[in-house]
Amino acid sequence: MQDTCTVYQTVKYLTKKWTLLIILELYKGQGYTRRFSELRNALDGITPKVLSERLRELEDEGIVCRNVDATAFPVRTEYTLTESGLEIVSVIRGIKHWALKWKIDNIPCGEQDCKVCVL
Amino acid sequence: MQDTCTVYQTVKYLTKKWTLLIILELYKGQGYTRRFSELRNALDGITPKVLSERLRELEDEGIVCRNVDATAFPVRTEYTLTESGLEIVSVIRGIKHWALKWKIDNIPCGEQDCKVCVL
DNA sequence: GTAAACCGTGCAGGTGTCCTGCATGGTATG
DNA sequence: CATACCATGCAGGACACCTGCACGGTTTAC
Repeated sequence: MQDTCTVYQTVKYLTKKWTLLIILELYKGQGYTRRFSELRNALDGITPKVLSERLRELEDEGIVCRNVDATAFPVRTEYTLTESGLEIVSVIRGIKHWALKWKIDNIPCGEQDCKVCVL
Repeated sequence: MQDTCTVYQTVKYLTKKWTLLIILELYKGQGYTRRFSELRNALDGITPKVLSERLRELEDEGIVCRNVDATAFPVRTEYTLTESGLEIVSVIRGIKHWALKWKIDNIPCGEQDCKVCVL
């Protein structure tokens, strides 16, 4: 089950570092596209390598759509959430509601301004 | 965010080996309790060490309730899903629906009789 | 032609989590 | 004292994941 089950893989996938934050960053910017450098600036501490990796993976998963405008200078690469990506936010929200309801102190996150909890 | 956010921790937690399967096994047996040895038999291949670990963790998370009947011989230890545990199944179901809807072949799992997908 | 702006990728290395397998222990009855 | 049940401890290894740094490719402007 561990290796083949898509449900399991989806959950597992979300736990990779930065994945959730990238999705939520794109969600925040819903409606307008986000460029690679914008994302890099928004996600404090992420290295281009990891950002690149995650975006590829998200694209493979069909969660993120990548658009390259080669006519522009310099090349503009823009990212958006796909429809599937928008819907996975609801799933994440479901998890958050569960945590809010059942975690003793009703504080899902100890961190100030946690992007997930602001969701 | 990675370490302190409860939402993140919840997701991360579910990806541990056997965790999902244990929850679903208890869910299947909803209404009646399950003993340690029953779970061990139901989960093919699990070692007592891991089962024990997971059950402890699930108890700490408030997902599973443990009841020890010390008057019985030998000691009967019984496990049930808590209310919170029952509700997390809905969350898992949400993930499954997402996967069903968006994964190309509409088959969430390649494995026959995957416990998660039967959900 | 060379610098600048943007978008990445490759490699080396380290860390830490997680799993396996096996042995062990504790308790209470018959 | 053997048996049934419920676990736990330790050693060892595998693997995924992250970090840091350097490099590369493209097109315009000067």
